[in-house]
Amino acid sequence: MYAKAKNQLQMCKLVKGLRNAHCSTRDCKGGRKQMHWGKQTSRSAEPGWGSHPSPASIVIRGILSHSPRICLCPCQDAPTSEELEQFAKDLKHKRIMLGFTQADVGLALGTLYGKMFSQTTICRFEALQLSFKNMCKLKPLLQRWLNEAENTDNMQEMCNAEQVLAQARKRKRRTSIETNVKGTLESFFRKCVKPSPQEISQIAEDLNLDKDVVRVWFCNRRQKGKRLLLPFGNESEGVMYDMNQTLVPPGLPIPVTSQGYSLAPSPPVYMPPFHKAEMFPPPPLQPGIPMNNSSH
DNA sequence: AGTATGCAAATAAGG
DNA sequence: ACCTTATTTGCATAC
Repeated sequence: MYAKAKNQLQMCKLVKGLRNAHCSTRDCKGGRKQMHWGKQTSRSAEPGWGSHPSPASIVIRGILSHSPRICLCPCQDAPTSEELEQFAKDLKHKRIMLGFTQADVGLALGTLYGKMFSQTTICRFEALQLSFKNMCKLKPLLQRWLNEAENTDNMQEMCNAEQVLAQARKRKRRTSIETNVKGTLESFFRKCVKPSPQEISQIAEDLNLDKDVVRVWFCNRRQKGKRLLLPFGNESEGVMYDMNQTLVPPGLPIPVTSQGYSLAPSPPVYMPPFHKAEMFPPPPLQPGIPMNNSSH
């Protein structure tokens, strides 16, 4: 419900911290309209781009309408943001003209490159909602698709050969962990944010999940914990979250209740709303939906 | 029925 | 082999 507002907030913070990377190339008579995505927000200034995608970079584009251009170093063959914008526009236009959907394109990339993408990714590309770096990476692929699509008759096939494409999937299918299973993981997390490999194995077994899925879940959960803790400033003293141990509000002997509920005055970490039943020990739970069977 | 978006799973890269 | 941080990518679902 507050998602939007939260994002806005993040954006504001991000924008505040943006560094304008002025380009000295002739190409940059800074002037034109929009900016580039990739702006730095913290570390990892990317070679050449000085761009560092962040969740926020996604929106930057709509915010920094006044910012100077960040140019890609002329010595590189990377596209400028204007070129990307134009290409994205062309892609969308031509795609529609040719009668293909975003999903079609994603699938076709699988046949063309052995690496397919979801409708979501294509959608974001067209909407310039990917990091600058990511846009640059995908552009050549889409460029090629476009060429093929415009000059080929069998593109239809390329877009439909799902079977073949299944093998074009390099990235592991995203596991969809059921809500109640997530609740159980959360309760484990409250007790211990960094379980040992053995414990992870145990949890995985209990929940009938892949060990790696559980391991990654904990990694991401810790990351989320930190992320949500910072925004509200470290100024917000009080309850601290000990990422190395368990939830331990300083001085407070009430980390969690028997059910795993935190009794801390204000949640130090983001804790999604729980619904009683979810808080109890790992009963026979369904594993995460194995939306992965289609490995064919 | 195609597209847009929130949240988070998966991955990359450097310890 | 696994962690952290940053980032990419997609499922689920709203539009």
